[in-house]
Amino acid sequence: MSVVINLKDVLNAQGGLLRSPSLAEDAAQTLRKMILLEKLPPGTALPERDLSQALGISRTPLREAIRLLAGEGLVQYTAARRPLVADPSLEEINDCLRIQGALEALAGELACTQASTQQIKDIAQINATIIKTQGDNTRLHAFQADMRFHQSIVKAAKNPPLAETHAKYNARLWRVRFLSSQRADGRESTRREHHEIVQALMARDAPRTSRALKAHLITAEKNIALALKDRAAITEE
Amino acid sequence: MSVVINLKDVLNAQGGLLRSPSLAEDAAQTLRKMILLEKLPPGTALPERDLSQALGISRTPLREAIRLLAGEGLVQYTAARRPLVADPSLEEINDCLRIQGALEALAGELACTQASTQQIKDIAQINATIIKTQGDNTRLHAFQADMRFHQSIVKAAKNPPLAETHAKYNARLWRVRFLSSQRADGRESTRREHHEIVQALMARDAPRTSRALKAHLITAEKNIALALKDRAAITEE
DNA sequence: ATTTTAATTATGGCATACCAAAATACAAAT
DNA sequence: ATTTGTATTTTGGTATGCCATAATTAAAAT
Repeated sequence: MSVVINLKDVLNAQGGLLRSPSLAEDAAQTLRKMILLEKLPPGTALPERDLSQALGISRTPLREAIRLLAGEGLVQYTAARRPLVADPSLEEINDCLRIQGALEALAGELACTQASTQQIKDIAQINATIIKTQGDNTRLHAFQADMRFHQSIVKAAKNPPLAETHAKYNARLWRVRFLSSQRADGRESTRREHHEIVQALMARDAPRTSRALKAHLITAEKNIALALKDRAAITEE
Repeated sequence: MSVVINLKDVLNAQGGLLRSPSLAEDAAQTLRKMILLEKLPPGTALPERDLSQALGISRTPLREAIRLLAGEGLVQYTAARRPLVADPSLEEINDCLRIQGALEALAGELACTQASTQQIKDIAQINATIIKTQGDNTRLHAFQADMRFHQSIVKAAKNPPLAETHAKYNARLWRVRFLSSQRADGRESTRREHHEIVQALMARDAPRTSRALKAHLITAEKNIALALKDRAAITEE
């Protein structure tokens, strides 16, 4: 038997970590970032030819990328099937936040029975990091830490489809959540609510964890509404 | 002004009801049915060339159809990116059922405040139909009525993204739910639980509705586990 | 000047061809 | 007979071209 086993196969078997992404996936990631950072503002048309040329690929993978984003709710189609950057109303955002709340509440419940003690420690650790970086001027880091906090709870629930759906709504809400995270107001209530979530998890108290996460999402809803109002005022000037 | 206004535009504006589906969407629907009716059993390979030829279309739209089904969880990819009919484990099915439970519980809560009285009447009506057709030998009808029952509750919540996500999990679970609906056992508990759901909705009691729907999904989980065990026994013979 | 209508252009849907990588079949060696 | 190495075939990824329809512009009619 050959000692030099097939390295590529071994690595591929380990969850496809090195499987080089397709052009479509690359393009999707690029467009996702551009949409979320508002390089492509809501309502922008996404013509296949122009975009594919701009990204240096052909229409086929670009088209596939757009379909991916449409599946995530980041792209919508007009009646004439022309793709646009999605422009969700406040109402639609709130609809999504309620769903996200229900998903996270479920995740919290499941985590109470499914999570390893290490995972719960990790969650607490991430939250500690958030508090520490509170004062930093780089709000992006704090925001990303917040995302990690929620994701780690979902991960601890050990329910892959749940993690997947949660990730989709996260992508869909990323832009407005980032926007609202810029505001200084909600910061104190966020800190308090995160603390309660961690406490509930450490106690492995499922109903309490569920309640805490739901409450946290309702707060997020309020903050987002305020942030969007602020922003509208600024834009009007 | 011309009296003969553009008919097509008018109809398209009304929610695109007549927008002829693309070949990809047609193919997706065809494949969905074949998967759910087990014409394409779990684990079946879905090579693009063969399938596109069989459906009389080119690879491009067929490929798109497969991506659509992958987004719904009906198709998975191997490490080498070869698409297969998804073959969910009992564990994964239960994961999905828990999510569906959380989604329906949320829908029930929202319906308590959002639904019109007419909508609640309709829900009760659909349930009445289910009870009436209880004795029919055509179990497919009863099953479809059950689907409509749950869908009408979600619709009454008036949260489009919720309806969309719920529909996806429905598609994903259709096969096993159909399987379990063939069993005579759970029928009585289903009847009782549906009644409780309707009562809770009519009382517009959100927590009660939520509880009732969650309980209903847990029952479904049990029944599906039994149905799959039965089936495994039959297949082995 | 406004509205209609016709011509032009832009765009998404689809088919097809080619390529690289993976799977398979096959031959040779032990 | 089993394994190893090689050729062949299969398959998904990508680029490209054509087509029908929608959007836009230009021209014409009122």
